[in-house]
Amino acid sequence: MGRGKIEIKLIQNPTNRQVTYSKRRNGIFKKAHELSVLCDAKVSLIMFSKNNKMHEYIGPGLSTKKFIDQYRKTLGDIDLWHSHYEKMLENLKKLKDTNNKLRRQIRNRIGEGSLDMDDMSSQQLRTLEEDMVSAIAKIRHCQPPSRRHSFHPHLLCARREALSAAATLLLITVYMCSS
Amino acid sequence: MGRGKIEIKLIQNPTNRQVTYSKRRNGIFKKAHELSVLCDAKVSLIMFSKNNKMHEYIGPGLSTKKFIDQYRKTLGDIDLWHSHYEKMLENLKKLKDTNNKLRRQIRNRIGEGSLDMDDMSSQQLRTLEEDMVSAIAKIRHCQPPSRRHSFHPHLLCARREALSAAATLLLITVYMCSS
DNA sequence: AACTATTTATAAGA
DNA sequence: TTCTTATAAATAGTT
Repeated sequence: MGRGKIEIKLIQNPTNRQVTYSKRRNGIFKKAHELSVLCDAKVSLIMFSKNNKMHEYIGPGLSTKKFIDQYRKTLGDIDLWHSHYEKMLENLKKLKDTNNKLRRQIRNRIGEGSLDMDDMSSQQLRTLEEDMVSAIAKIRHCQPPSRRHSFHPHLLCARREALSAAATLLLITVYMCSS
Repeated sequence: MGRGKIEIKLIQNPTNRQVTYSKRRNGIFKKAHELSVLCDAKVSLIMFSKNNKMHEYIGPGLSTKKFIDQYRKTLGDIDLWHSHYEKMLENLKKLKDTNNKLRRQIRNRIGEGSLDMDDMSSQQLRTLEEDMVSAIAKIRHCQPPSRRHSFHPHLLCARREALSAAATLLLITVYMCSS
């Protein structure tokens, strides 16, 4: 729409691109606002320009936090923090067992200042660490195919793994600190 | 734009509203896509209709996770996960001390199956728990004023507190499990 | 930043 | 919903 038709592809001329970005940004913000008013929809629009300047529109009476919360709920029907907590509890049970083993060792080697992990614990630790590293790698490389108007289940998985990884990392540290 | 001009205010007729929502949603998604291609901008557009159906557009090669990460960075210049991890490490140091105390107790009461926390530890635990509860309350009631095209520093604080609270919660649990 | 010839989006009707 | 079309709105190129 304008003096001439344009192809939808990267505008090479930087000045031109900046001008178009500015004009269209205003246009889309206006559209977002109109939509939120006309239809009482919750709208969140965040953009970063090529030089990483951020601009956002958030519908009236909303905040990005609310958005992210609702997004999570809609996406996975799961309260992610709760799920995180559940996992932590589960892992902590394992930790408790480990601690009990440690205590047994303490009793057996009473009087010693420090203790070494036995081979089995060491192996478990290594497995945990591998799980963590691979989970983090997955998160880093998670690039779900771009789809319009659709959900991204990959994202949920990645987050679950991130939280799991963090919990695991914590456990490893606890384990190391307590040995 | 259409057969007649319309005022930008809530469309009362539900059918009409739904039709307009559907049409304009497609329009704005198209605009978002064009902008992201023409100007190589990173665009995230998430909306919820009046009946809480979600629709989103995410620019090519992006994910909402990346968006949230970049959003956080722009907002607070902080990698929240890293900050979380730092806090965990700090708290774990305290946990280690606590564990050492426990070990001393174990040595002192060798042969017993279980141990009680002494009064001081119990008080520390209660303080931790209070901190957590108040942090969670803050998060729940955090409603920053709605501003268009602007940042929400409140959000960052709330998240920081959420993570801190989670870490604390974990420590409390660890403590309880290990006692 | 303005201007305006065109293209694009869409309101109303079918 | 989907299509059609008259009209409003957005904007590309120009000044």
